[in-house]
Amino acid sequence: MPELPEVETIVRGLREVVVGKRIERVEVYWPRSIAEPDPAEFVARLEGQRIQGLDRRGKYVVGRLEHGDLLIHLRMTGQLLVAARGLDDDRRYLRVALVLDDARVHMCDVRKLGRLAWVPDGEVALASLGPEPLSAGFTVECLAAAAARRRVPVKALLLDQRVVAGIGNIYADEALHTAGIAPWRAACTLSSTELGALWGAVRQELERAIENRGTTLRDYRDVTGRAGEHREALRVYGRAGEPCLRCGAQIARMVICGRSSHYCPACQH
DNA sequence: CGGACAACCTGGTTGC
DNA sequence: TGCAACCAGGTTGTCC
Repeated sequence: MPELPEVETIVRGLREVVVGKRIERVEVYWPRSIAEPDPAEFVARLEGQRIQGLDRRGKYVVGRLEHGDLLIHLRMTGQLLVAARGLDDDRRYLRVALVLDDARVHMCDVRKLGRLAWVPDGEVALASLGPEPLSAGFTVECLAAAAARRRVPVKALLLDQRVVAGIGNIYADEALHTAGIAPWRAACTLSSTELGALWGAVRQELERAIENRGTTLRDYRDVTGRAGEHREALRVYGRAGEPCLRCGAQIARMVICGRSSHYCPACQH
């Protein structure tokens, strides 16, 4: 569920709680939440290590450890919640707990799709990810290069984490609406003007969503359990049948590359 | 390479 | 009310 703005909000909240702290103990309640290495080795790799930094890369949370990196991907319903020691919150969906010197970090996940991993080098493990959309590494030129000769729908291009990292279904739809581009358009048919508009729209949408601390449709929460406020700022996602805020036409919904896609039939071409 | 689809999971919503 | 079908923000792997 969490896309770039949600993960960014989580990392900002978690950073002040965990950086400089030592992982005293790791509790694994759902072993399949551990992607690699096997759960026992994962626990052994983490216990006793100090967390030296916390970053986001695409939709991944990256914990910089003294030896290796901790990677967390929350997929659809994963949450990272900070619980004070001894506090007994709802632990029905608790999958993995990191017990720090003075706090507990809970990875809770209804659908059990989220994953944690310990890797020797996070940069290497995430090398296939494309540039960060809000960094200088993401340029119109690299978007154009990715679009060239590709007949896939432009929406599929935005969702391809190798092209640009961190965009999911919500912000792909929002950016395409802002740019006035229909989601089914073959990527290679976009003009340089359209590519420029899309590039700008992607960055603008993500920045706005970060300012609003992410979008909560149902499950997303920040590390304190608080919902994001960006839902009411969405222009197309989840608004099928409602009027387009730009032209008044009815927002439509169709399936593109297996994902529900929301768009305005009148002002997206 | 691209596209379709299943798998991984549970729970909320919808329709009969 | 009961129950089955369907749907969901993501990623990965398989098959054609």
